[in-house]
Amino acid sequence: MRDAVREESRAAFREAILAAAERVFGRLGFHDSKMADIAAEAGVAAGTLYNYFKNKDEVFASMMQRGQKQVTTLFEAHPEVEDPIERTRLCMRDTFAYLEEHGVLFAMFVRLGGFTDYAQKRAVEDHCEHGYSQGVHRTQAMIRAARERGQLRDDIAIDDLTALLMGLCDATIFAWTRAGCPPGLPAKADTIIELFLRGAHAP
Amino acid sequence: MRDAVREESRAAFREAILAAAERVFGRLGFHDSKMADIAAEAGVAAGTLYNYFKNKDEVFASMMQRGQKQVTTLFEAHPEVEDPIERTRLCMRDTFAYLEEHGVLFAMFVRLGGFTDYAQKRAVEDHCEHGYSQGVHRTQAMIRAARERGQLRDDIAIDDLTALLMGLCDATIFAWTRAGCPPGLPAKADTIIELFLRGAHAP
Amino acid sequence: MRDAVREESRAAFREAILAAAERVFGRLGFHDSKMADIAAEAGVAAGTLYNYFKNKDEVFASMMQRGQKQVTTLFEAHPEVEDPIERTRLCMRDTFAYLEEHGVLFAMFVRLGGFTDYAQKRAVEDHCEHGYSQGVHRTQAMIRAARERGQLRDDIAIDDLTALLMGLCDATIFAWTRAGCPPGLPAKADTIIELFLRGAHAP
Amino acid sequence: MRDAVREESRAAFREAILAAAERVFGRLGFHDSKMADIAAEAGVAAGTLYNYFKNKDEVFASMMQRGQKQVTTLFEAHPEVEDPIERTRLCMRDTFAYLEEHGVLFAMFVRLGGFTDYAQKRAVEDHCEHGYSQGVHRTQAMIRAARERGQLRDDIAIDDLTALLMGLCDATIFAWTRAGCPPGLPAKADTIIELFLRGAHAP
DNA sequence: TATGAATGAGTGTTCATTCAT
DNA sequence: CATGAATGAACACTCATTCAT
Repeated sequence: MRDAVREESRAAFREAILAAAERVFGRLGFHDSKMADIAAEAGVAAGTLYNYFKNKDEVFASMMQRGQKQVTTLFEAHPEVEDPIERTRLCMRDTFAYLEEHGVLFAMFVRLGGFTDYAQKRAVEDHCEHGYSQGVHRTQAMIRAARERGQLRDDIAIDDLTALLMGLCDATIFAWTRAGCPPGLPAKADTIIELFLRGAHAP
Repeated sequence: MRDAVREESRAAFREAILAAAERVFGRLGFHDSKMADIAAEAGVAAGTLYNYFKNKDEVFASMMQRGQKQVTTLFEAHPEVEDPIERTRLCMRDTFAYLEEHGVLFAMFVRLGGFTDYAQKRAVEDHCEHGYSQGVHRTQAMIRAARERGQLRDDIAIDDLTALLMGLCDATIFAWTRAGCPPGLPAKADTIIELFLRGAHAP
Repeated sequence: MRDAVREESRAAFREAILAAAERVFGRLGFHDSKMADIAAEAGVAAGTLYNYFKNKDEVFASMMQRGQKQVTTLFEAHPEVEDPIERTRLCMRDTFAYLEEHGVLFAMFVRLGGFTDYAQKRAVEDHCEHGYSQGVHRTQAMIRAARERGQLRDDIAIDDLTALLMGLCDATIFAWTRAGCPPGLPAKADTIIELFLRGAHAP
Repeated sequence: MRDAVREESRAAFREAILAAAERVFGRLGFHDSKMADIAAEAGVAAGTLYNYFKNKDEVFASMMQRGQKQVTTLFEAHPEVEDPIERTRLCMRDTFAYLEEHGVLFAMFVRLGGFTDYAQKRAVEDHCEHGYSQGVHRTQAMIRAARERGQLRDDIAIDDLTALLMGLCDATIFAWTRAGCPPGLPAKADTIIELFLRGAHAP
C-alpha cells in the first residue's frame, strides 16, 4: 500500500516534469531550454529531475514519446465511422483541438521530430522517426482504404497523396502558428479535407 | 583601385564563409555547429570569422539571407510566362533543382527558418520572418492573379489556398528528405501542381 | 531494560555500518565512496546513516578509530612473552593475519591514514595522526626495551631503527598488495624480524 | 620560425601547468584539487588547461609521468660507479635532495601512485604501475648484481630484499614527512644503506 | 526510528569571443 | 588582416544532507 502511494506519486512527478518540459522545450527549443528552466517550470529543484530521468536527452525523448502517445490515441478514435475520409476529418478536428490546448511548437516537434535541432542525436532519433512513421503509415492506410472504396483517384501514387494530406495539415498548423495561434484551428479540418478532395481549381 | 581589389577579396571571403556555414549548419543545426567547425570548413582560423561577422548569430542570419536571395531569384524567373500557375510550376522546378544541389537541411532552414531551434532569437528572426513572408506574399500574389483569371475556385479563402500550395511543397521536400534525397525532386513539381488544382478525389 | 536493548541495537547498527564503510572505503577510496554505497553495503537506507553519524567525515573517522582499536588490541597481546623482539614477532603475525582477513586497502588506510586523499581534513586528521603516533610509540618503546636488554646496536638513532622496522612492515604489506594478496602474509613476519636484526649483508 | 617560438611557448605552458598541478595535487590530493585551483596556481584561466590537457585525469597522469621521468633520470646517474650498492647510495642521495626541493606529498605520489585515492582509475593506473614497477625492477637488478658480487646474503629471497630496501626508503621519507620535512634528508641515505647491510642487531 | 525522495551547492568542461603577435 | 591561444561565463550533472511520511 505504501508502495502503491509512492508509485502514484512518482507517476505524478514524472507527468508534471514532462508537462513542464513540453512547455519549456516548446518555448525555447532543445538547446536553449536549461534543466533549471524545466525544473522551475515544474516547481521542483534541478536535482529532482535526475531522480526521474537519466539526463536531458531522456527528458526530451520521454516528452516526445508522451506527446506521440497522446496524438496516436486521438488518431485512433472514432472507429465506429466507416468512411475513412470522414473518420480522418473527425480525428483531425480532435487533434487540432488538442494542439490548441497544448503548445504549438510542441506540435511542430511531434510532427518534425525537432528536426533541425535534435534529429541528429541518435539517442532519440528512433522515437521521433517512429512517431513520424506512425503518422505516415496511418495516413497511408486511410488513403489506401479510401481508394479501395473508390473515393480517391488512382492516377497518383499513394505516397504523393499521403504527402499531400500531411503537407496540408502541416502547412495549416504552420500558418496558424505564424498568425499567433488564433482560436478556430479545428474548423480548418473541413477546409483541408475539402481541398484535399477537390483541389483548388475553379469548377 | 587598391580598395576595389581589397573589397573584392573581402566579398570572396564572406562568400566562402557563408558557403561553409551553410554546409555546417545544414549538417549539425545551429547549436551543434561550432564557430571552429565553420572556420575549419572555410579553411580559415576561428578568429578570422570575426573580421567578417560580428558573431555567430550574424553568420547564421547572413547565411539565411543569402539563401533566401538565391531562392528569391529563382522564384522571380520566367517573367515571360503569362500564366501564373504555369510560371509557378517552372519556378518550382528550378527551386527543387537548386535544393537537390544544395544541402537539404539548409532547405528546411530556408523554409522553416530553423524554426524549432532558432526562430526565438530576435537577432535573426526578422530575416527568417522576412524570408518566409516573402514566400507567402509571392504565393498569395500568384494565387490572386490566377483567381482573377478565373483559374481557381473562389469559395476558399486566399490564405487557405496559399497554405495548401506551400504545404504541398513543404511536405514534398520533407518526404523527399526522409527518403534520403533521391534524384528526381524537380519532377515532383508537376504532381504538386496537379494535386493543387484537381485534388485527390476520384473523377 | 528497554533502553539497554535499544542501546544494544544501536551499537549493532553502528558496527554494521562501520564494517560496511570499511569494505566500501577500502574498495573505492574516500571520495569515490558514496554515502549511498555504504548504506547499500550495510543494507540500510541512506538517511539512516545520519541517525548514527553526523556526516561522511564522521563515518570515515569512526571507521579509522575502530580499525586502530582492533590493531592496537592485537599489538598489546602476548604480554607474557618477555623478549620484546619475540613479542613483536608474534604481534606482527597476528596483525598480518588480521590484514589477510580484512581489506588490504583498509590496511593502507590504517597505516597511512588515507594519506594522500584525506589527511588534510582536520576533522579526521587527529585520529589518523593518533593512530600512527601510537604505532610509532609502541615500536619505539619496544626498540628501547630491546636496546636496554642489549639486543640492538646503539650506534643508530632510535628513530632510525623505528623507521627501519615500520618501513619493513609497510613495504612488505605494500608488495603483498601488489602481488594480489596471496595467502601467507603472516609468515613474512619472520623474514622481517630476521632482516631487521641481521641486515642483508653476506655473512 | 614562428612555429618554433610557438612550440616553445606551448612547452613552457605545459611545464608551468604541470608544476602548478604538482603543488596543488600534493597539497590537496586528487579530488580536493579543483581545476580552478590548478589554473590559479599556474596563473592562467581555467579554460586554458583544456588547451593543453584533455581533462583532469590527463593533467594528473601527465604530472605523474613527469615526476617519474625526473626521478628515473636521477636513478640512472652515476654509471661510472661499479659497486652497485655504492651507486645506489649515491642515487638515493640525489633523489632525496630532489625530494627536499620538490613537494613531499608529490614524492608520496611517485612512490605510491596516489594509491589510496587514485590508483583505482584505470586511466592513469598504467603510468603509476609502470613507475612503481620500474622502481622495483631497478632495485631488484641492483640487488641481483650485488649478490652476484657476493655482497649480499643468499638465504633470503630477492623479492624480500627488494622489499626491505624500498621499505626503508619509503619509511624514511614518511617519517621525515611527519617530522615536518626538516633539512638533512640526503644524509639518511647512509643510514639506510648501513641498516640494509648490517641490520639492527647488536654486534 | 527507518525510509528514500527532494534539495541545491559545487565542479568539470565547452565554446563564443577577444587580442597579442 | 590572419592567426590561434587565452579567456571566463554558462550549464549539465552529482551527491551529501535534510525531512516528510
